[in-house]
Amino acid sequence: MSAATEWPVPIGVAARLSNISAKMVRHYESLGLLEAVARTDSGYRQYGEADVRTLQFIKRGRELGFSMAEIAELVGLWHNRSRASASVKRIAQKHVDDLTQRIEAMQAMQRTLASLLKSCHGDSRPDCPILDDLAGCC
Amino acid sequence: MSAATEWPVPIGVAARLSNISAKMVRHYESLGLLEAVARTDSGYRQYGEADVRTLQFIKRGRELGFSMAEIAELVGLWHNRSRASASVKRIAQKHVDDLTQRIEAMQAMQRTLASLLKSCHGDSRPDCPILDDLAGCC
DNA sequence: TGTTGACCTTACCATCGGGGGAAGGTTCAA
DNA sequence: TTGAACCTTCCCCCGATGGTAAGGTCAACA
Repeated sequence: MSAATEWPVPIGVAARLSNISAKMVRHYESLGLLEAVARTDSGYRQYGEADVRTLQFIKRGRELGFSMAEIAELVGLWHNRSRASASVKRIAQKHVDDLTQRIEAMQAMQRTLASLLKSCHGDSRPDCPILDDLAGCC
Repeated sequence: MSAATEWPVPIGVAARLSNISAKMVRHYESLGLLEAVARTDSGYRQYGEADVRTLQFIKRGRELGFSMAEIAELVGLWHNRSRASASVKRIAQKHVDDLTQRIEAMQAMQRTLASLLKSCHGDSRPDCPILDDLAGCC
């Protein structure tokens, strides 16, 4: 947010400042992730600095892989001064556990595929241990 | 496939034999992943041994994380006796590369989150480095 | 023979995190 | 005044799967 920005800004500017598409900014609003902002007489949305900061918060949450539901909770906690950091930590810990599980599942696939790749000639002949594995061969 | 199975079988049996839901069996057919099978006079699908083996092939492909499009290619190669194992290997290698990228992205999230988790008290106080990071603080 | 329950059929809607585009209104500068 | 760039809402698409509804079929049992 440069010093020269004049507030409030329309959705396109808010989108650029948060590096989120205008499309998704509207979508986040429809999900209740972001409060509905003020409108001009002609119906254009008007974003203040705090709104853009919330969008940046959401963006960072997505970059860390949190789901929309988790981000909704996190935004709520962020805006709540009497929050307990334990609540935040619990959400983050669950997400890390989830990531761990998914990473392990993908690594298991990778290990299997890597060993199949090693034993596949990869030439013009049809015999292929990768297909044999998929066929459950046998 | 036990010795006692009488062929052809209706979709529910084919589904159980391949550990795929009947729903998805129909879906795979609609995607062209599986040839449309014969029908009884009343319209019930009838699956032969080869069809069930193809379903099992698809199932194994999904377990290894291949996309539907990749599995469609693999099924085609599997059924094509004049295939080159290089074609199979290329698909599998691309999938492994893809897995590697996704795993690395998730591990990066995990590292960041792990360090934030370490520095978060996780008690009743509101200060929280996790929220500080999300807020871009600052 | 009739009923019952398990099975099959198609068809439509939901998920999740977006993207694409149409049809139309607004704003601003040349 | 006109044209470009912007904004609005609305609906459809992706991938892989689940759910549910409304209706037809089949087999076994009374």
